[in-house]
Amino acid sequence: MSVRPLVNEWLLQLQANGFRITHPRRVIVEELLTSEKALEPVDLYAACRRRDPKLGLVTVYRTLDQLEQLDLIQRVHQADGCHTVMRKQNGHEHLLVCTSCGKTVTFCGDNFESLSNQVASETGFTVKDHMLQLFGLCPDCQGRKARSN
Amino acid sequence: MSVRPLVNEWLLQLQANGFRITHPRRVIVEELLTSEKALEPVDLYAACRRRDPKLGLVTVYRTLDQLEQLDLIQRVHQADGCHTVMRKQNGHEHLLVCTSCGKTVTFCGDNFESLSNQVASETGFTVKDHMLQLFGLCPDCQGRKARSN
DNA sequence: ACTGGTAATGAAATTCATTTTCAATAAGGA
DNA sequence: TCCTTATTGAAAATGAATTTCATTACCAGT
Repeated sequence: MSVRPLVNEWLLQLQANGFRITHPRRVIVEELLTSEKALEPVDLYAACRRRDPKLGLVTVYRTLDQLEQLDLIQRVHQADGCHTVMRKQNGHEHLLVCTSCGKTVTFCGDNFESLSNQVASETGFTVKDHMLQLFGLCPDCQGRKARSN
Repeated sequence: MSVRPLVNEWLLQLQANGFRITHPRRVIVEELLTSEKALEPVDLYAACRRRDPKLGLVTVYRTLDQLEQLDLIQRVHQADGCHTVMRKQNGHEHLLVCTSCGKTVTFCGDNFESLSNQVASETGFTVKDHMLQLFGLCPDCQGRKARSN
């Protein structure tokens, strides 16, 4: 399945928010939508540069800011930090990240109501939001690991 | 309740792992164990400096590394990054962070077995670990907010 | 207690990610 | 097509974190 329509959708959304549709932005959005793993800004920059060697790292940072404002991408947190970003799918889904190759898939754990309520009444806090990520090995990396043993 | 015994416990644990018990380390550990909120290295540095003006920021970073190795502290993730650390309590507890004042309490959501299993069978991943944090308003900040309206 | 070997320290220098500045460029409405 | 203005990339600046290194101070062995 092509990501083409989704790319246009994102660009139109940028436009609807007062930003212009530019070539660098198109390239960045395409790379973001194509990637199966969360990318560091500099990785994204490298990927974009393969298609447009003039594209600058600063533009990557700026475009990421804009896309984050529009809630189209999200930071991916890992044990050692959270310097990678990935496209956000539909609404509030959570990420499952392969700790070996970085491949990322989503799942929707939407049964947090009861947990939230329980914690709220125990602590007196009002719970507004949550962050959940799972870590593990993707099927490919399980195989790779088994073979190397 | 005093944190004194816990401070000593941590220092002994450092010693048991080949590190020496030093004054800067004691100060840093005491500040970490006393704080109700997750701290940035530079905040911790400021707090320690009030008690020992000669203590260096580098030592803070180094000591944090060591404590993280020993699994005594954890990074606290927020919407905008994860540059703060906090003491880890007993085993695998999760954090509830006040987005207004930063106060942090723990809760134990230990019913992730079923979620893990479900996601694992849906995705083919092996799930090894998870990260969960809740965000909200602590009782004090709820009050403050209500009063200001 | 004393001493010697060595880990730990703080200051300064360095690295690296991110942000700011600014002149040149290009999007897109008139 | 022209004109305004957002956008761009290069370079400079910032700021967090790390490395280097001479000095300090733990602490094991006496």
